[in-house]
Amino acid sequence: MTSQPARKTPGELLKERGQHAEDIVAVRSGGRIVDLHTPVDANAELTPIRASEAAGTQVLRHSAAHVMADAVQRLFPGTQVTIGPAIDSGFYYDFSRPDGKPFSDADLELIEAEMRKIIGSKKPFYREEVSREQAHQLFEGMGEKFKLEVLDAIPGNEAISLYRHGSPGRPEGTWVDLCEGPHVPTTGHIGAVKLLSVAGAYWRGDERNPMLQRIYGTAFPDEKALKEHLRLLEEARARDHRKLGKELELMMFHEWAPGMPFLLPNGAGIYNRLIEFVRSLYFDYGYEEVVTPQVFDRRLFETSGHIPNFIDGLYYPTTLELMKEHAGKPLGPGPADHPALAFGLKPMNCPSHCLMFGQRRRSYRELPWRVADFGRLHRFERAGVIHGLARVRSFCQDDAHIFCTQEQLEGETAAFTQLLFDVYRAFDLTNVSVKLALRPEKRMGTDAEWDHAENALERVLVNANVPFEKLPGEGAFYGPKLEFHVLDAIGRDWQLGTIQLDSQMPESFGLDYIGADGGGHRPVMLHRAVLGSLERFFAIYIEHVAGKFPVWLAPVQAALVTVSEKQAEYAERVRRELHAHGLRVTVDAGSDKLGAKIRNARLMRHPYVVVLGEKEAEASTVSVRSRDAGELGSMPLSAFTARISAEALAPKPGKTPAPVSQ
RNA sequence: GCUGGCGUAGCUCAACUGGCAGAGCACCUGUUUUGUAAACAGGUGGUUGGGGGUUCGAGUCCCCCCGCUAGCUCCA
Repeated sequence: MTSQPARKTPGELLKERGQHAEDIVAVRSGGRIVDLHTPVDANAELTPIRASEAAGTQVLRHSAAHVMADAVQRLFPGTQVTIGPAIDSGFYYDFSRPDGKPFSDADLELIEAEMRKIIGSKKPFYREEVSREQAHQLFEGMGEKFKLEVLDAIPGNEAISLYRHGSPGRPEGTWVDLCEGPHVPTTGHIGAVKLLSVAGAYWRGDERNPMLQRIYGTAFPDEKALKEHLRLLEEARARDHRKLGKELELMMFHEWAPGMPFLLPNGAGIYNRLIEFVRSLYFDYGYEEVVTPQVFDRRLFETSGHIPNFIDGLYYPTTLELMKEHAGKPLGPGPADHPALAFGLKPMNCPSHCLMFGQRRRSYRELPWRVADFGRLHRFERAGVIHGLARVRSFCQDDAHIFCTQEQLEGETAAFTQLLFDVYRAFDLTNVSVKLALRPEKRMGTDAEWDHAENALERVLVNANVPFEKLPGEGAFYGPKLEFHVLDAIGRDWQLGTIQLDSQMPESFGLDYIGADGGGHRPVMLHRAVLGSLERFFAIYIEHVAGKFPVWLAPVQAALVTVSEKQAEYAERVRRELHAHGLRVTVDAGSDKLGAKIRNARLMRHPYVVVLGEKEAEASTVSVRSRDAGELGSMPLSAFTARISAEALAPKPGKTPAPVSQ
């Protein structure tokens, strides 16, 4: 290796410039992140990156992945390494074990302990550039066939770099990996690490490839930051909607209907109030609601163009008559072409709405026509992807389709965006970001049509001054879309709303309307949902509020508890009074002690616990304890009724300010 | 669908290498009549997810299903 006098390492330069600090893990120079030990121009401009910055933490995690791979190969000789990147919340490394066995939790502890030794030794990382041949020889000699594949995939014009870190106890004294870098100055800069889980993962993410063993871990500059992260993970577990759904009796599942939730009275109440809320906004925004069939002749989905893309996702209800009639007949070219499978359970509402649009001659005066549908949908999701309420096989969306003219497109998209922000604010989801998903590889329509559609959506965002990010290849097969993402109370990102522009389906159904010119014109169709799947939104919302539903949604708004059984009569009077105001109330007048009754009510996260004892009965008062505001003391029943009635109203959104990205 | 893990009372979980299926909570009954997060006693409750096999003997070992779960892949 040659050293040129005009080049120095950033580490040296920072010292010369008086900028040196222990927690600097790399520098930004000319738009690139560089190690402290990789030489740069002696007069280069350098911005130090500290371990606690996002970019610095990523560098540190990538280094932690190397240290983990080192530890694994020490403890499990013969294990091959593949790739090991930093990810949002930590890092992972995929391994191939000669015996194909997975790592156990006990193994993770051993590996973590070994990592601590390597980190404690504070040995340097350094970069080395080699020729393709040298790299090839090196990894071939080590028997690392996955690394050879990675090497072969690196474009010919790119430099090949290796990273080594000092690895005490190894005969060669270092551990080496094919890697672009950058890395922290020494293993000691890694700070705090924790290995979290092990899981199978396909080589290169392709399910036809061999399954590798992936170990997930996370790393932070110090123990405090790690502890905070682990606390958040714990918090997420505590909020898990499947756990809360069971505890609060919101829903249940049964193996005779896998992936299909049963909403118990508590859950069904919330679910229906969500629908009612959206419905009330539909009135304000000029939507009309329809009811459509559940089972369709498959020709509907053939016409809509869904069959080739969707065939695996359909449920096929059939009849004894059909089965008898077609018993023993061969399958057609597609597995679902069997005549006994003539009917499908609808997986989406749009084709029904197209049939409705085409039912009679339409005029341009009727447009835009906004058709809302809370129809139940069924999709045969693969067994491994089902997850509580968040991913189910039977669900409903706050779905609507807008048939409009090209000219109305922008106004409709803007109005929808407004509606969407009204709804999100009502659910206290205020951190929203917008993405524009562009044409996927598998798609219908010509490139010219896609150009037109993509430009239209982009124009809406630009005109409305909404910040957005483009997602190439993420659009639906029939058109581009906007995605609306929110951050929940513990910082997780969820996609909720979407609006998708579609000129394919009106084409497929031959839809047209008579324009002012007396001629026929094809309408544009907008597929749009604010909350998306209501089941999934319910899951997200349960976790967002940690089961503490606001009064307007809560299954029980006030739990009345008596001090002794003697107040049963007064409790019944209070219950009737609140019930007459349309409030949802339970009474616990049993023989438990007061403390136990309060505990039970709090575990159910009811917004109010109302204590009724001798004093209250005599004075016609109630002693109120608020879930969110604490002890409110004694008040006349009428005062409590007024207070809770005001909170029990569904939010009535005004105009929500223009969307803001975080 | 793939790779691991798991499935025991309504819930949360025990049951050493194969050897009498248990606890707490919930529920029911009784006692207690309670003042802001768990009163006391007794009782009911199980073909250990389903089917097959090995064995004198299976919750435990083997095989096949089903479901759940962590990820991977997928999410039109």
